Amino acid sequence: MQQSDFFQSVFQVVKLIPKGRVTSYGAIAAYLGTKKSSRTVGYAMNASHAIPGIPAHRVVNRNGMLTGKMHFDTPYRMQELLELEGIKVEKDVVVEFKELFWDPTLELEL
DNA sequence: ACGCTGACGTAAC
DNA sequence: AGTTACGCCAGCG
Repeated sequence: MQQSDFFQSVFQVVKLIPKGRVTSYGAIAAYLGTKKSSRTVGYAMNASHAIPGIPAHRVVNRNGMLTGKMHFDTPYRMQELLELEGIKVEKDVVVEFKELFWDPTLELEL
């Protein structure tokens, strides 16, 4: 807790990601209105480990690559979690990423 | 208090 | 088309 509002907003969106779906840091940043701060979104995910209910494994980069897998308990943890949800991961890249992509600005925006 | 770094993304060369 | 540079925000040395 006590994270900046930016972090909280990021966590909020990540928690809303449906199972079996993925999103990108930039998409979250864009939803928050600061698409240029996509870096900070990823940084927020780094702090998400302290908060339960944050499926950080569902958040990948714009390329669909599991860039943050190394920050998990184990490097394969992220890929395994994704596969458990039905998301196929090959070479650290989400298969059919664009089809599994869940854009908050597209689903949450009014 | 200042500066570098980092789970990204876009623009420029 | 591949590589380099910059912006953004927060944490840490």
